[in-house]
Amino acid sequence: MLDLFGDEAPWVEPLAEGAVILRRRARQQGAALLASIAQIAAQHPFQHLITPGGYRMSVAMTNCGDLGWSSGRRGYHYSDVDSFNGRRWPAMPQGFLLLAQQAAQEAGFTDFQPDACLINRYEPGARLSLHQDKDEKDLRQPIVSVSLGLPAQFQFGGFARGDGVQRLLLEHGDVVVWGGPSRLRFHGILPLKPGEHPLAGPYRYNLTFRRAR
DNA sequence: AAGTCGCC
DNA sequence: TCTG
Repeated sequence: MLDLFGDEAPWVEPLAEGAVILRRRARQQGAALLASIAQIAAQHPFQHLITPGGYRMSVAMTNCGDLGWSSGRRGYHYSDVDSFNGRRWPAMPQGFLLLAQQAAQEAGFTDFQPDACLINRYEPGARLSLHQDKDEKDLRQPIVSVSLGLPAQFQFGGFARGDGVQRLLLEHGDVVVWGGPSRLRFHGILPLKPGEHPLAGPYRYNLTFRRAR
């Protein structure tokens, strides 16, 4: 939809049972969210983690909240410290927490209590291949994913890697929530197309809120 | 506003 | 441990 003014009201798009896109839901908070990301990254720099297979991830990551997601040769895990500097992750900003809880509520998930916020930074060409979020202890809690900056193609699939996927363009301020019967659906991001965003420059950022423990 | 497959 |  043409949006010359950037002030259209959010709208809701169902994705699957237990999954929804809240279009532009976080748009008016975009600048504040990006400012918080910059503050966090000043102390906990974005890093390109290594997968268990030994590959450098094209997406750069940092975290806030009690627990942070990480990857290394030995596998994936949540940790309360940043391996870069051995210090605890910064607290989740209140604006992050409120947004995540409100978005979850609007998607039908009450009492979402995220303790982990993974912050992903995509540069042109960066991707996240199809995967499941399944390292969390309580799979009754949903995933809340906030898109900022450059647009990207999101893949939302089924329960096996080879199942068909929906492709959805996620733009600045879009919030995807999935849980319940959709909690273990495969999802990913196709290689980011180069561009320039007025607030985020040449990047796409994603906040992924989870209850990890 | 790229889709799909096979390889390790 | 294929979120490459």
